Amino acid sequence: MTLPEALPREFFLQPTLAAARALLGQTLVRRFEDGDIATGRIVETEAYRTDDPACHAFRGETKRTKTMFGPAGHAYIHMNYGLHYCLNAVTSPVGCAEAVLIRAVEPLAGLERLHRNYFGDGVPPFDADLPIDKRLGAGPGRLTKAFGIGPGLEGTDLTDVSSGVYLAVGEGVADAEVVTTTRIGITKGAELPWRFYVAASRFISRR
DNA sequence: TAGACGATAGCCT
DNA sequence: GGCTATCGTCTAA
Repeated sequence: MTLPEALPREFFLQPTLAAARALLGQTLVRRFEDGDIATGRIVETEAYRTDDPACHAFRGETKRTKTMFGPAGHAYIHMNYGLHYCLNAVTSPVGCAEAVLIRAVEPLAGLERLHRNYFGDGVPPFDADLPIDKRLGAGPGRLTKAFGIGPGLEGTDLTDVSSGVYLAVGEGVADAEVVTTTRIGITKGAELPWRFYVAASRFISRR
């Protein structure tokens, strides 16, 4: 399979809210160590800005948030609730810490590999004839599990097709299909309408 | 160095 | 709809 073209660095230098909106309809590409490829269409994102109390970097740079203060277009991956990893794309220049959280994707390619990552070799067995299981992409902790994204990929350059994970040019999404709403699962800044999703997608974590 | 808590998901009722 | 597992990081002492 030919690898899709990566998004350019400038994409991640647009204002964070614009980048969160623009990431809908783009493609998440995962290249596994053994050469397997899996891709997904991004259908849900959230913006986190440095002036935002819900942003991990709100209180300044720490060991955890170091990559958010680094160059745009890199992956900020963190664990929360001691159980799940979340994938973010850094969207601000060096010294400024903003990012877009990828909350949901629609699996496009590498379905069997995603299924195995998520469920192991157990149940339910993979069946290419069934509709794609929503758990492979609908939720920030789920997509990282299915795509095998963990702390080992922290800081990865998402604009480089040779990276283990990167973001590629997709078909985009028309404005009429996009819903803008408040963010999920946070207590601070929860009223800010900084979550975007594709209305028609099955793979939305919450409506 | 201890204590609190969080950008969730899965299982139970 | 409610409950809770589980751990890295931050914060205060």
